[in-house]
Amino acid sequence: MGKRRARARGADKAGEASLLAAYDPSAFERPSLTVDVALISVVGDQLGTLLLRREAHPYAGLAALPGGFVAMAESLDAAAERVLRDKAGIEGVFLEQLYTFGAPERDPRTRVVSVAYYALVDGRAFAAIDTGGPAIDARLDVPWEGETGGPVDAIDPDGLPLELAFDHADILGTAVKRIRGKLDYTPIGFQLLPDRFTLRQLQVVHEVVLGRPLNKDSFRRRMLASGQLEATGERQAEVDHRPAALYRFGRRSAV
Amino acid sequence: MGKRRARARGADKAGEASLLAAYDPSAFERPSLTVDVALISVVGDQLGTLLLRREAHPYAGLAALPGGFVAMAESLDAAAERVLRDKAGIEGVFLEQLYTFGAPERDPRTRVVSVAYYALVDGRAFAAIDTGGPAIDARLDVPWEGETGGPVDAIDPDGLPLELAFDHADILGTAVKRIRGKLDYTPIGFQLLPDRFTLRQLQVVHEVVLGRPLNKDSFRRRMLASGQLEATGERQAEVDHRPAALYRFGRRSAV
DNA sequence: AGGGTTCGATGCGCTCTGCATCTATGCTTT
DNA sequence: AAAGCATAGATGCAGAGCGCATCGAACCCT
Repeated sequence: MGKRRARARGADKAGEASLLAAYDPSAFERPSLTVDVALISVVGDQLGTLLLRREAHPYAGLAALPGGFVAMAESLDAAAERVLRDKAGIEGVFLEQLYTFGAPERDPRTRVVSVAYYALVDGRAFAAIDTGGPAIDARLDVPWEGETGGPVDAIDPDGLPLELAFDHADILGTAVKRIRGKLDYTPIGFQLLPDRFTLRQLQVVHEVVLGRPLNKDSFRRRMLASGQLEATGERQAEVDHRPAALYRFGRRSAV
Repeated sequence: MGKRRARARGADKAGEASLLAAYDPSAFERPSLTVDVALISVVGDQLGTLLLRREAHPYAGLAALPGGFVAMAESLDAAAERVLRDKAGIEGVFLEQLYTFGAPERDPRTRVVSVAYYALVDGRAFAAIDTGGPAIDARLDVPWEGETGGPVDAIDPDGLPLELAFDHADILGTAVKRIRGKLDYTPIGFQLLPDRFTLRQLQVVHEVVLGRPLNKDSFRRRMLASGQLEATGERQAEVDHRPAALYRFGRRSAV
């Protein structure tokens, strides 16, 4: 099957090579390349995300993920970091490539391929983001269970649904699906909490991300047995019940 | 933190929007966009992959993944399918986006961002690929355990090491890591086998992918309990021992 | 006919999870 | 000051899944 096929197309390959050798930036039309960042947080018992109100067409007035063009001498990771810094004022948080969205008609103006990233911040840092400008402190509603996947709904602080520009509802959905999948076997949950936290707070984070309640005892056992938690010796203060022990994320992996 | 930052950068955003509104394809330098496909198979007790001997510079003479430029009106998935069809003569196989590689210096000629895909084919279809032209029927040696990650080594049919062009050793390593991770909770293993197969063959595929031996009995129990296997009623023929039952991958998910 | 090899089933002990119970410790109320 | 209340945190137990060992079954070869 396919015999001689590669040989028959050999001309294509040589053609590509020579074309690149005589490289001319304006010789070929090529897609625009952007990065979009899905900034995810856990606020109370809901997922939070940062959206920007679009001022220009297309999709003027709709909500969109922070994004921007990739510069010629800039790595994709660096572009995502820059977008997060310039448009959300956030630095030094967990940031990882998610998926690349490249449907030909995803941007009505021209061909735009977007490398999507997702970032994780704890609730306090998320609440500190300035929402005076175009930034919207949104909540996410995930209309599917488990790791089914699909677009998610965004809701503004008043509980009203937000319409999302481009395929950004799909990007956010992909981010939620990815985080759900990685939660069990990577230390991703700690990124959504401050330095010190209680086991209960860690459980709430897991429950919000997964969208389902977890058994308290087995969750405690599993986390303590994982060797990722470091007891600080401190306890909660100013709570109207027995204070819980505060833990820290211990980088030492289980040996 | 970051207060007024988004507002202060508002000019950037408006600038981008107006630039795009007055879109001119040659106005801005932008990266080239390609797809590269890591075609993975299980051949005997090793991982197999398809590489092409490069004829042109850079890296002339070295081995590289099949790849090509993304056309303006073509989705990323379609580009990967086209590359697989034109350069390997393969169609209709499992194909999924892997990761996007965009380090500024990954191609010495100019900025090239590559959306990597991985494809899975069964051993028979892999062996049927024509290797008369630039195609090399290579084996993979994974120098790390579990899902540590990192580049992998390619070996030619004579057992000699192959030097890989660009960052293609990293792409192949990322593919192996991804497949290892997905093997346990997705029906990915069946893509590496023909329509009918024995439980033993399925186990060998899992062992080769994971790079470690598996317990025979618990593997059998787990697979049979998963509800993904459909007994064909047929048995192996022409083997010098008790023939094993042949199964088929049953799409009906466990209810 | 007998040996060799692999298939495929069964039984046992260990671990992990879910569920229930019980005690501990802070704040608040009477 | 004593009692009440809410949550933290430990312990016990049943069921499921996994690793390991044993044993019979079925085919080919000599």
